[in-house]
Amino acid sequence: MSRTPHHPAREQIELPLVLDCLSDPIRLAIVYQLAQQERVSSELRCGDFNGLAGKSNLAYHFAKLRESGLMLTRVVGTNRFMRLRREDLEARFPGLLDAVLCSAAKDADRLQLSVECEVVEAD
Amino acid sequence: MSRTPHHPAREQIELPLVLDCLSDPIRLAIVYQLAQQERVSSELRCGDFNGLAGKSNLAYHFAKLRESGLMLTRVVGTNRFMRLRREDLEARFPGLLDAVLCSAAKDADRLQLSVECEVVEAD
DNA sequence: CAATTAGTTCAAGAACTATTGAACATTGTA
DNA sequence: TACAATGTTCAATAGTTCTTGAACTAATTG
Repeated sequence: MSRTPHHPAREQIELPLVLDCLSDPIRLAIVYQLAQQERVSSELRCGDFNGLAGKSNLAYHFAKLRESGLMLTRVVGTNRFMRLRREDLEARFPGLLDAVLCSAAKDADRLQLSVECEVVEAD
Repeated sequence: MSRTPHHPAREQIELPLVLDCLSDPIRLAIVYQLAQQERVSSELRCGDFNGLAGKSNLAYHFAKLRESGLMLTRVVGTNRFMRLRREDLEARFPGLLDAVLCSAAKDADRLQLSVECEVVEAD
């Protein structure tokens, strides 16, 4: 297992790949949860998403999110900490991430997304 | 063949479906071309997209775009005129369509999109 | 060192997507 | 009425995506 998984450079982030990533309900839920976590300035571990799907299925979706350039994975011990690549996304696709997140928030019920007050607090 | 194809109501337009539609390069090119055509206040016919794919393949993508709520098809004689459902999309997902279109415009080369001056003029 | 924890990778299967060409339907026109 | 033009629908196929469980790796803990 390589220590740090591969991430594309900013300029390698492709619009179709990003949109495809966001079009999957599980991945959209992951991104949405990461976005809420941003507000308390902290990252989330893989395990924080166990409610969304099984472990190996989550690992599959994490890989897609990493490879599309949507999120960054930082390895610390046996944990992987993840956060959105907001600056890179904003530079490549201005306004896109926020438009998707706001649209998702409007449909939180329909999309079965965690509501705002369920943000995981930082340690 | 039914006279007017089915279109979802505004409130039935789903975010994941819309994003999935936009994540396909051919469909993104169609939407992009429709958006450029908006600027001269006119619609496009199916045949105007013949450069993007074969006829039956295009019909497949047109159906997806219609069923996702991204575009509207109007039948006139043997022709089908199409346009973006901009108002409905703006109401459901504010800023999303423009963010995608601007992002696509930035990557027009990479995405092999027609450039702005190739807008088809209205009759 | 053995056991535990955290997460990935692999293989297999089910389901879905895109693409193609042939057949079809509908309208307009000679 | 025949013929051409515009698109759709159907069937087949190739390829992709999602999901699952089992096996695995790597770091931590007793």
